[in-house]
Amino acid sequence: MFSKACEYGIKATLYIATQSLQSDRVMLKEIAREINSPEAFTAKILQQLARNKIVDSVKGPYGGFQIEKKRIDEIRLSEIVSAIDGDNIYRGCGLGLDQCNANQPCPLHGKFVDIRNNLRRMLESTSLYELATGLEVGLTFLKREPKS
Amino acid sequence: MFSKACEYGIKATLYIATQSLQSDRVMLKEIAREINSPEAFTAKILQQLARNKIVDSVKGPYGGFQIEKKRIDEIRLSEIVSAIDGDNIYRGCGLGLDQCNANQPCPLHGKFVDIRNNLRRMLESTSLYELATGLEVGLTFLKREPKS
DNA sequence: TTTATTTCGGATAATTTTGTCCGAAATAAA
DNA sequence: TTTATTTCGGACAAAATTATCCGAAATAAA
Repeated sequence: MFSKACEYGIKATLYIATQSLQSDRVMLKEIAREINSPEAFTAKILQQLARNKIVDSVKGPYGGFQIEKKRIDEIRLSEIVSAIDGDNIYRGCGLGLDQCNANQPCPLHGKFVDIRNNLRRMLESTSLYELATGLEVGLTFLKREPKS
Repeated sequence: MFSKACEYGIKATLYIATQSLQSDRVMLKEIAREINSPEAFTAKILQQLARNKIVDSVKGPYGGFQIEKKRIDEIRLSEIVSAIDGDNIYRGCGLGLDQCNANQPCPLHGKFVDIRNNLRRMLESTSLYELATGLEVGLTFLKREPKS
């Protein structure tokens, strides 16, 4: 569905969001640990997100990543996905035809319309805030919880 | 969504189905031409489909690929997808967690339940026959039609 | 039997995705 | 100013996916 990079990107952004809600800036190392992702690869993805103004980055000691509180409520999942994977997931043809529309549809076109629309609507309507709150109260998880 | 291999696999199977409905066996070369796919790569995918009993293959002159007429109505898209990509698309976690369920959900789990279920239901309920008929009457296409 | 044809199967190559390494740049504190 | 810390950016490496090549096996017809 999503690329590995995109999965890491969503998880990283969500972790940053939860900490930013508590006014905490977080470092790469901590992010990678908390979402269980390869550090260097995650760094690349965070750069991409920073360039796309989805997260803010600060260099140097006490630096790290953060998201402006106001923005947490504004940023949608679709922005993260588009920044990393593009919008092919919910706009492209299910069979990979570059020309596939109601006029000249692939055999799956009609079958995919609803599924893609649902996916698009979900991504475009879901905010970071909505997902971050579930994380904060321990209702949802970004990695397998270590068995105690 | 699907891998390139899976896209080719679906298209190839559908083309074979349309021809099998008219009792015609088709060769690799023709299939690749008609679905606009790389020939050698398509051969590999057809082998995989043959091993999974989704298509029948016959070697030698007048050989090629076919699907038993009765089977065309039975074979579901989900069988093709599973044979090539596995069932991770509609069973796996949207964020790639290996343990993600109602008990210990990722932040997207709830949001994905409907989308994945729709996808799964669609793939499991759609038969080759249903899709092949649209192709036969020229209502749908497996490749961009050459502009006349 | 010989020949031509077609899929099968293994090796190999190209491309994309995933992942690592390391020096440069920025920045905060001593 | 110097040092320590942290992200940035480019090069590089590994793995997965996509794609090609070619001889072997099967088979139909001459």
